[in-house]
Amino acid sequence: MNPGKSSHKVSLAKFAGSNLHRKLAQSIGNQILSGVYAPGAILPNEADWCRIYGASRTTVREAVKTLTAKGLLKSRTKIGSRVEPRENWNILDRDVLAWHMASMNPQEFFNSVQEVRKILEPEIAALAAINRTPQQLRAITEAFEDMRKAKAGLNSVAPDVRFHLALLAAANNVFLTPFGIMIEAALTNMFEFTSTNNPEPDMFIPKHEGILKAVKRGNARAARKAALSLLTDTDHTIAGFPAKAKKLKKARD
Amino acid sequence: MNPGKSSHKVSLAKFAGSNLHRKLAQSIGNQILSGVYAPGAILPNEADWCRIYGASRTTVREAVKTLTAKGLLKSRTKIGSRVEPRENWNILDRDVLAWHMASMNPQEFFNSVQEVRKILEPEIAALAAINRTPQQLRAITEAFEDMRKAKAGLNSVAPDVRFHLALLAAANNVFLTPFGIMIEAALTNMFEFTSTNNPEPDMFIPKHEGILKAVKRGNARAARKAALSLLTDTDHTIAGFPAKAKKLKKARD
DNA sequence: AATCCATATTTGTATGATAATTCGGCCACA
DNA sequence: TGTGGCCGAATTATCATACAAATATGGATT
Repeated sequence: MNPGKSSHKVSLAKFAGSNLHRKLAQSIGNQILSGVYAPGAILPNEADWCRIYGASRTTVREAVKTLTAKGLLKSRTKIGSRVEPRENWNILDRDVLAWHMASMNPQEFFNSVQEVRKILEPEIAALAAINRTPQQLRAITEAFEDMRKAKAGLNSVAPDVRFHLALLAAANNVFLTPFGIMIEAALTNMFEFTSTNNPEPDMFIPKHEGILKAVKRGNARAARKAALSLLTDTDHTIAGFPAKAKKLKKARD
Repeated sequence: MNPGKSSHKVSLAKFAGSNLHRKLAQSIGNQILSGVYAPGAILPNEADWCRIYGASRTTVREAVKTLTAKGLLKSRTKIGSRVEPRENWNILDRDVLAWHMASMNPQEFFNSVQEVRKILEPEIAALAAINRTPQQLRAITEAFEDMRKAKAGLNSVAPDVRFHLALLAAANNVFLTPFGIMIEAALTNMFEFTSTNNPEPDMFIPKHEGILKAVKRGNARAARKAALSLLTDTDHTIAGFPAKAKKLKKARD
């Protein structure tokens, strides 16, 4: 613990289970995403962070480098570190997305996600129908089978995620893959109420099967339609949402 | 320069003009994106990098943290740093995209980009028509005016980029903003031949104007159609491409 | 053959020192 | 009065060294 002077130390208990520099990055990242430090603001300097967290400068700098690499910060000599404008944030980075979700209204989150999903997933399904390799088709099929075995319930979330990610991979376009993280986050967190709140749980499996079949026989149009249909169902599920929203809101640092 | 033993030092001249740790990150990043180190491969350890680049461990570690934050690496004690699977790479990160382009076939790059643009940009235009604020509309308009003033030619690239980015911002969906980087890269690099190779340069301005007008009067359907039309033009422009492709291919490390 | 343990390797963290950059004010000069 | 350059201070950038922590690996033990 390098620089002198005392200061309020901040608890990092919330981010336990990883390296110290990673905990710092998480803590600072959360603060940026939650608006404690707005775009354009100058952050405390390295010595300050050392005091705040009781960590060495080496560690602090590694945390700052991590955030810089994610587009949240930019450091300049004699100035310090300044928060970058939102357009530069790598929101589809796994960490950044998690920090974002922790301080965002879940309703807004799902609205934004569904908006994008309805744009992309039908086209992803269409591309998958055309571009899929046999191996990729097998991955999609296996995920679907696992989903069917699990029926509805907590166990069906993982295969569901795998299904959508396998579909995404089968589209075979690098610039679409970053969305996997968003889809994963959405499906995982959505479960809390889809399971209890789904007005038509019986349609869950058949709708997925519709996509699978279309992709299998290479029918892009049908795949697109099936994917959109599933998403429309999801929209309806989310409709009865606000009551449970609060539970998803995680604490900040 | 910390650890002992001599080794082949690597030139970083190519990445001049920035911090040392940034140069290292660029050099290593390029090597990963170009396949020198494939997913799953173990990289040289920190001491090795120190010897290779003649830098201190502190600096090497900051470079590694940068790459880790972009999803290219993961470090574990006693193991070293392993290249992550491609799905985890933040391809829409500005740096990662640049490294990717440096080692990718430009033809493939434009194909992939256009595929995604044709999915997203029409919907972005449609959303912008609905969600734009007056301020955002002004930004789009100003970019368009600058584009018109510049006519075709090198000077029209910057306003063209601004136009598309302003449109993107006006869609008002956080999860779409990461594509700004891709659009920017595509438009910027595409210019080398659109200017000389555009079969219908006269349509360039009117097509953009079509989008602007539709967005201005809040007509989502028209905006979607206009955006798609522009992209179809771009496709045709790219068609006469391969002859000049080589020029875009940048050297690797 | 299976289990446990010591050891070596590699990353993780701390400390202190020096270099490089550059903002902002001061001063000389026109 | 303005303008340009110089200087000092604040902050990040880099280096060197030391020790801590984690863990894969092989060898000892049962």
